Amino acid sequence: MTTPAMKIRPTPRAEDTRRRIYEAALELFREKGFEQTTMRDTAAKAGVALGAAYYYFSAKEAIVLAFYQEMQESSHDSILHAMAGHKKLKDRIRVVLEKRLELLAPNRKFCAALFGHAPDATDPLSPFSSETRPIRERAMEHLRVAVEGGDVKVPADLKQRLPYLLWLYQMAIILFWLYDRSPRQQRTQALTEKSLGLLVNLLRLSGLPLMKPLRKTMLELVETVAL
Amino acid sequence: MTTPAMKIRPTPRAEDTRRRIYEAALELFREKGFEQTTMRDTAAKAGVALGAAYYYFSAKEAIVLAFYQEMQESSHDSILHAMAGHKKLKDRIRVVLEKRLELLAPNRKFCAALFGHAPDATDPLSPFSSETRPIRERAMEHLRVAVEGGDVKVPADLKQRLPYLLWLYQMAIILFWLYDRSPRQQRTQALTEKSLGLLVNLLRLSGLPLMKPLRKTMLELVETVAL
DNA sequence: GTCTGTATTTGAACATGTTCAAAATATCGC
DNA sequence: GCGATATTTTGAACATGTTCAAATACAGAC
Repeated sequence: MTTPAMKIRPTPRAEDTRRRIYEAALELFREKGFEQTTMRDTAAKAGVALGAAYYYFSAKEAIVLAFYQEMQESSHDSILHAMAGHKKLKDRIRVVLEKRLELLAPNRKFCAALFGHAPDATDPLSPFSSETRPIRERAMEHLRVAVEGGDVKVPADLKQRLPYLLWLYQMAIILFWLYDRSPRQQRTQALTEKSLGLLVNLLRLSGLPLMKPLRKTMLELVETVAL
Repeated sequence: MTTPAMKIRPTPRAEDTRRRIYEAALELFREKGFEQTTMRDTAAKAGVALGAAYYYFSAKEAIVLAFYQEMQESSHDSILHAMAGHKKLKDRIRVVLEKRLELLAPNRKFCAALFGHAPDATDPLSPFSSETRPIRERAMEHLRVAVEGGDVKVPADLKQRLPYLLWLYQMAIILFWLYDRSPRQQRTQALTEKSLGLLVNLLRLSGLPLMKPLRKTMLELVETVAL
């Protein structure tokens, strides 16, 4: 019997097959887009039967999720490293956003597929689901570090929730970017620059004693939604 | 030849068939949910062939859209009327939200189907598409009136964009509500109450001369996104 | 090497949204 | 009423995501 931890040994051969399917799929997604690529295409290109694709991926979208996950993992160090060179909070957050988008960029067109399931936290593929929690926490960690080493003093109560809030902010930017059809996604750049300025200014203001009641209300609001 | 305006005469009989399909669908959606209801079910219940359903509705989701549209139309007067009794901006906006949710309530479960297409403004079913513009403008009109007759003085530059911003706010609340599994959607109620308070306070503050630069930045941000 | 159970692979079958050409029906000018 | 044209209706065909029972390959015990 397998332990509750499950998935003890994926055979090397199995791992290889999975990889082949995964890479065939990504290539096709890039070429023809997510919707245009059928699971049969993918299986054929990978040289396996249709069923095999489903043995390794619970659904078509799960392949995209795997990509997103891998991308996230591989970016971890490079993001932390890139951030190290900056002191200003604005720059630090910008670095996180830029790196993320840069890595997503070659596959921009099809990542949108994931957002279809987004609002339903029950769906395993939702960014809010418990299944995707590890990915989410990784991303939040980046943002926590960004604030930690930045030049803006944030009140303790807000600081605690800030990674989550910034993660939401990041998701919003990514969502906008995915559907941004302006050349070279210039609108996203503009949006990022402007919103970052606003964001950092608000964080600065949030420290003023005058702002305490407003901050409290806002945090209560977050608790109501986030719980 | 038909004029460019198209769709000159839907025969009474045709209108009847459409209605039968529409109503069969809604009933099934309510009973079994959107995903569980097949177009074949709907056609069967309406006593027509499968193809007929597609003659009248371009897609399964289009039926939901039709419902949303009808709901919106029928609510127009009742919303304006209900608002007339209130002077405080907070109450006026609350009335709009409450009425909307109240009307949506019997069909809460399946309205979520519409939000799958939401982010892609190209998709005719997206709330941001040009096809859904009339619905959107109706909703914005309610919110414009709400502000117009309220007790909060809003600077002109902000006022102009406010209906759109409030519409976004309304959409967010609806989205949250659709997926709110708490008993009687209490969390939505809490969210509405808290966020409304915050919102109105922010609008009050927005008038202070001190806030002008912040307001400007925020509005620029909106322009960047909304264009 | 053979046996046994597990992991992997297969491909047919299924469900369902959607399309479409053909059939049926209604409408209109005469 | 008749023929022509436009509208409505039909149901079969299609495409594709997904499931699943059966077949196959494999690893380890003996």
